[in-house]
Amino acid sequence: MRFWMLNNMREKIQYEVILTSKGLSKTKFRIDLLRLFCNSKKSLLVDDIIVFFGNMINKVTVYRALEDFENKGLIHKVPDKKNRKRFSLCDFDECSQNSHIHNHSHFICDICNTTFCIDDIIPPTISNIKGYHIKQSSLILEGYCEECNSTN
Amino acid sequence: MRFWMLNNMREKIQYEVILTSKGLSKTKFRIDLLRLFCNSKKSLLVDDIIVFFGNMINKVTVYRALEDFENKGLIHKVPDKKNRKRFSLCDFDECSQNSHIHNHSHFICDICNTTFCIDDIIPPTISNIKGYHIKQSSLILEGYCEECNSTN
DNA sequence: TCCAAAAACGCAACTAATTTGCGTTTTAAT
DNA sequence: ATTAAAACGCAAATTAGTTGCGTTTTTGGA
Repeated sequence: MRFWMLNNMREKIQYEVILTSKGLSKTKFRIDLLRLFCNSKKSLLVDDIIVFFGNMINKVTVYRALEDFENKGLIHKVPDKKNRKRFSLCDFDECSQNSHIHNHSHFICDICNTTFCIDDIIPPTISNIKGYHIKQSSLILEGYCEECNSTN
Repeated sequence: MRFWMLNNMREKIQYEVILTSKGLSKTKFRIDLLRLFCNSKKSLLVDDIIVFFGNMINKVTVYRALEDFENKGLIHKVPDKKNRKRFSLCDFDECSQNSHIHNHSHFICDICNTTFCIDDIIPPTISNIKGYHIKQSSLILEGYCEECNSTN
């Protein structure tokens, strides 16, 4: 279950509890950042976040918060068309400090360049081949997202 | 069939013919760059190329040659651990100007960070789901490559 | 509630990677 | 041989991300 589902279900979300449970400080910015992630089904670029908070927050603070969130298993890096840093929320239970397990695929839209997590599609498990030791596989899909598909 | 296979088969390769057939000029540097790609089974970083050619060539020239090679369907971008530009040769017949078709997977080594093309593994075709229009899928494998596997 | 330690923050400066502008040289095509 | 197009080199600019350090906020125990 993803964090944003809690939100969708109109449960009273305790962002602060989540931060504490992951060992992260409850500063105003970090609470707002977590809320932003929870309210967005799209992955977020560093720049999306900087734009959202405007001059309220320094970009260095954004980079450091994202680094901490990622290290503590709250968010994960997703592929980006232009190789920039881009993140989505992790699954609620599956990730923790130093342990990221992602059993979903990523979809990149050719039009808006956004990356989405696709929970329904599980990447195939590939057995080891010709001397390579394969530890993990990930599937990246490309095309037109729901929004761009319908407005074009 | 990949270009480097021609090489392996000890056929007399006409790099110049290949460049011409793709609509690229046959300058000394571009011939040498194509030869470098043909002789390498690993993908190449911009920096690998800059180091290889030393002070013989300007980095801007490298970036521009790679851009042209990619646009003309001679090489393709492969994923890189640190989000840097990294390229491999395309399949001989399948790619051309504005049309890249890649039916192989990519393997990233956790130790040496190199990316390899894995011809044997074809990414699954995913049917369209929930409003998304999926045009392409790519599979990224991670683990230890042959070389790192055997020396550790 | 008070206090010290740890974590987060802001600012400025820095680094790495890539891009742009422009004048010069090389290549292609006739 | 001529000329247009493409490639090249250099310098400067841009973009994305990082580092150092002094200040502020948060945390956790007395």
